Amino acid sequence: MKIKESVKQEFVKYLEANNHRKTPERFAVLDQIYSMSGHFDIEMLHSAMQDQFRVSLATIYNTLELLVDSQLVVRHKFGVYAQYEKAFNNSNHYHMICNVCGEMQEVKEELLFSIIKNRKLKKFTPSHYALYIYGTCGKCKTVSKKRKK
Amino acid sequence: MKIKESVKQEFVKYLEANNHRKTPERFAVLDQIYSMSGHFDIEMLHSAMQDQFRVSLATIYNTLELLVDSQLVVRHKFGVYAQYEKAFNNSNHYHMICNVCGEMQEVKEELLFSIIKNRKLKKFTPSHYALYIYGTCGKCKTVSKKRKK
DNA sequence: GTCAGTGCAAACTTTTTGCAACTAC
DNA sequence: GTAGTTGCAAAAAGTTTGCACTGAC
Repeated sequence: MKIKESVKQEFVKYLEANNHRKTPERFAVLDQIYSMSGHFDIEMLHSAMQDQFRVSLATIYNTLELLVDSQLVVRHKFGVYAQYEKAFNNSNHYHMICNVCGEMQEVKEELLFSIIKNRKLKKFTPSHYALYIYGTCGKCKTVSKKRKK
Repeated sequence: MKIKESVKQEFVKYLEANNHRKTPERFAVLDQIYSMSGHFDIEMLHSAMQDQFRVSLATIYNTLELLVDSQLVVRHKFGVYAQYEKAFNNSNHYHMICNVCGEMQEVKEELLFSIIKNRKLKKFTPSHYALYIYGTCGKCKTVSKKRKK
């Protein structure tokens, strides 16, 4: 897999630039993340790693911090706990979040983000963008209609 | 103050529509929120209310839930805890959040949100939008330059 | 009078931290 | 060898919950 290799390279670059050690745990976490699809949270990542390369929760938190800092992973905060997603080779999209059931859908979107990117933000160097649209999803709308009847 | 009255009216409408009681605590929370400027968190709100009308944390959480549901208040999740802001008569803006110091700046923006609003989102009824731009703010850039020297 | 709402504290959940053991360099 | 990392468990921080009391309707 080309992407995994590129990401690992990027991570090595980041670790070296910041005088962090290249521990097997860190690469195992990165590898696991880029083996999964879509969003994930710490709990998912931790339990997914139980079989192959067991890593403690503390280390996962630590590694995720580095990955977010190195811009290989993006952190979201929708509900009670943090959610993450791959940042490398992951096309721009926004998130629609249902106020009722909390479900989240990704929607591809290039135009909007290119507009945003061309904005001049004085003194601020952007690293990534997140657009959330809150509302009611189709399923929950149907349910509430039925309830009101 | 006109706005406070309008908001209260809206809240009454919402409470009645949903068979909730119109308790003094709820109006005190709403009033406090619309007396403050900018973003706030539960802790700030709670301590700001200590003097005039003391309300328990549990009630503040409860009331905020109702206010978010009634779309009079918007909930954000930047860092460890939830942040809130007024939603009524609060013009569209995005948020620039510094990855280093965590500071948040509001930037007014009408065009972008009008583009988003005109999007057709099949089966999804939007209630509000949040655009976050993560990056490094001017202050932190300066600091890190100095450090690297 | 009734039951939704409140205050309080305890419980819960997610994340952070302290510390001894370990290991990348 | 030595400091940065890890794992574990304890602690912290934010939020939710259980329960008795109160007050809006």
